[in-house]
Amino acid sequence: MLTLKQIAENTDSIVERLAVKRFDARPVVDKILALNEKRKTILTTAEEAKAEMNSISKAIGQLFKEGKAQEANAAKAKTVSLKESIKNADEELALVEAELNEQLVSLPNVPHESVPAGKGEEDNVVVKEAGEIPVLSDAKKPHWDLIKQYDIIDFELGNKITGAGFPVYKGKGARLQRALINFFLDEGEKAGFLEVLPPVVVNEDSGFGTGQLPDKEGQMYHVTADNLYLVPTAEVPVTNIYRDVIVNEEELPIKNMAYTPCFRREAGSWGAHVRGLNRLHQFDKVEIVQIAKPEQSYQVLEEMVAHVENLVNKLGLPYRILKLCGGDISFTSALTFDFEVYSAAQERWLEVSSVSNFEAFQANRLKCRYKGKDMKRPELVHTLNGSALALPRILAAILENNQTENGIQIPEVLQPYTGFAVIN
RNA sequence: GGAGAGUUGGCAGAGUGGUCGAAUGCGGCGGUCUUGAAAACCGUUGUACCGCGAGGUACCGGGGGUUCGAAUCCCUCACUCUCCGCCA
Repeated sequence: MLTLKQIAENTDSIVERLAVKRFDARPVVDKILALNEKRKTILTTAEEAKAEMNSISKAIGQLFKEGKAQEANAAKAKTVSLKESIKNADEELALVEAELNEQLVSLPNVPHESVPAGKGEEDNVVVKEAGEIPVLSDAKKPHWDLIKQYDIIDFELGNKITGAGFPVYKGKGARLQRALINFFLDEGEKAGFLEVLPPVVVNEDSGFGTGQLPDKEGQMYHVTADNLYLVPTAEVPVTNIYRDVIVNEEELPIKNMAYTPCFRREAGSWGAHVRGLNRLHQFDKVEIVQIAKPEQSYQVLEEMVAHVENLVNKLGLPYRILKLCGGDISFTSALTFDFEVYSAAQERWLEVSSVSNFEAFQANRLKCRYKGKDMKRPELVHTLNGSALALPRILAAILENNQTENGIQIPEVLQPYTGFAVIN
């Protein structure tokens, strides 16, 4: 959520930049500014009435103390109409504020100046491509065949227990999951991230804080009996650690990471592109989160991109980094880099990570601010996060790219974690 | 699940209808003293909104109510703790 101050001070540039996200902000922004003026007017009226009420009340107290009960009771009579007008003003104010808030929440984050215009994923800009795409024999198989052949992931079993998109990992498949998680966490620790293990269900406030609510509740599994949501990403519980918090300037940047299972309803998409591990309702992911000072957040973003790059490099996967265009970048993000790895049997790029700077957009919802010695008042932090990494598509690429006649070769960095070098 | 007790500023903790944004202690910040530090002493110390400013308004877990006036009384929800039950 953008702040009123941002909107009032940079109205034109916000409208201009949001056009890059293909969002026509002008009517919303105009409405917000008008509502804010209305709000101020009503607020002033209400506060003046309250000030008068307070002073009368104080005087009545004094009169009672002095034993002038009659005068006190006379003063009480004056409060009747005042009370009525306070009530009216407060009610009107609540309406205007609700409307204002609704408008504010509907406005997407302003994309960074470097975000290119574009309609959708086809307009994303490849900023780097690296690694070697393996040349496989004609006998190459997509991962959904490989997992059956080696019996390491069982979708039918998941169907039986839960439903589509909830696979059961078995034997070396399960072990490989655990290996990847530990590898990612160890690398994260080396890079200075503090590991946290948060709850995987969150309340409504947390969902609002990171921007999943109110509009995107369809993405999340909702436990209606307790009004809790299954996390679609560890971003939600980890970032919400800092909800309603004022952190010391010296503590920034804060670097956290968490492994969690992630749950996504993702209804409505079918076909070859979502086969096998390409899209699941439950999957594992290690997420990195940073809380930074505004002036350092873009440097932090680069660091995070470098960290993710280091991971895919070590796994020996061919990858490319994309800068998302305005049409593809998320509602909450100011700048996002996606990582894709090449899956050599499907012969397509798979998104495995998304690293974003949200600037103050989430922080404003979270009310996460920082204060330094020389600062008169606290200011909003910038929040960032990225997958480091999401497992299923990494697994798909590893299985497909490393398949041989004799089985699937495990990347060397993972072997200390798996305890085996080949799946056969 | 049953019974009871709580929720106050960064922390601890007082405050049961008016002068309470809130005592006191700790912590933090500034200073005196000191070669420096500690101790001691003095001062200072929340957040948001409105206003050019003076100043004003709101916030004592959330929401609602009683009252001229609520941290204080009532209702309701959430959470925490203690005991009992159940249980990995």
